[in-house]
Amino acid sequence: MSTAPAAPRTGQHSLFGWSLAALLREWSARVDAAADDVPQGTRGYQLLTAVVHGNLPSQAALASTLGIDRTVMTYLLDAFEECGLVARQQDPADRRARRIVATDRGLDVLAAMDARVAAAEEELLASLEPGQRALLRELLERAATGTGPDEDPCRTVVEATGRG
Amino acid sequence: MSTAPAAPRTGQHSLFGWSLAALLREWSARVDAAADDVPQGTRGYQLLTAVVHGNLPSQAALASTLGIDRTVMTYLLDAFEECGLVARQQDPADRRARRIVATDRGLDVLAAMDARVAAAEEELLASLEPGQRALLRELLERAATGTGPDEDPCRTVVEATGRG
DNA sequence: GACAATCGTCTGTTCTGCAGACGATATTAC
DNA sequence: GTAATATCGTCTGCAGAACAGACGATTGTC
Repeated sequence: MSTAPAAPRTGQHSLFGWSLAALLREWSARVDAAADDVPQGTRGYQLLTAVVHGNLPSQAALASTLGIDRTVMTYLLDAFEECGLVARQQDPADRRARRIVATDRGLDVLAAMDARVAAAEEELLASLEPGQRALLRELLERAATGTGPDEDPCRTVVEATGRG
Repeated sequence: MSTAPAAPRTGQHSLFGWSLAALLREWSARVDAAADDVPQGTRGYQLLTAVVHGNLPSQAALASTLGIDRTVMTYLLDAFEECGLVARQQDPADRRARRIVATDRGLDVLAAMDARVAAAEEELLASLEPGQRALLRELLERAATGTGPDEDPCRTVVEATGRG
């Protein structure tokens, strides 16, 4: 990281929280720089990603997934709809709920951003070897989703290290 | 995670940013619950940790390490000083700068919180095996600090997996 | 049909972070 | 030695965002 400040390293205490925060900060800054076509920068990118790949049935589910308030989700989606990136559809099964779908333009914008973000992520993790990057991604994902290792017995983590 | 929302999983796109954010959110919530003795919850815990273990010469360095503004650092430290957790000392070498030191009480509070936080972290990472937790910590730390793998040749990551 | 609960929206309040300016100090150039 | 510039920490004012709460619409339950 170019602007990496000094890590608070002394003795052997846990840097887990600090690492998480610092890494997210840096990731967020890079994604912000790559998210010109979308409102709200990093948050917008995450929202669009969740809309496209999340298969979430309502705004509330979307908000819960992204960890933001429902009232925030309202005007966030207002901005996205105004930009022609997503559309609100009435859920026929539950007419209270709105199902959020991406427009064609939204899909295009996300695809373009995904490429830039992927490059930024590789750059962000430049201090790790490629196999370690994949390993970090998998461990993070597993920890975040709470997926136990035995729930996916076909793949073991260490097999994916890609290290000789 | 008990309150884990659905992860936006479809196809094979990167969940890196989402995992990072979700994990930090959950970590932050748990630390908040364990940080009753300190102002500002998670932020306060991170600040106190940086003060004790960081060996940082000034408020500006502290702020940069934690990714917050200098003006915020001012009233954050005001609150900490008022609680008797830290003290501002004039740096004799540069009388503009203030060196932040923890009081005895600050050290005690941090020690007590560290224990609770460590337990919370283990609980947070319950879906990973112990060796994988250590591996995740190391990879995160390495990615966040930008420390290349060759800068620490005595340890290889995979040795630390602790997995048979 | 009455009741409670949920979804999305709107309103008002509160809070936080940031830009900008300021005194104090350090550093550099002359 | 003096002037000019930069940095550190602090203070002020403002803009922006999040949150609580209430509301109509709709659903499920009894």
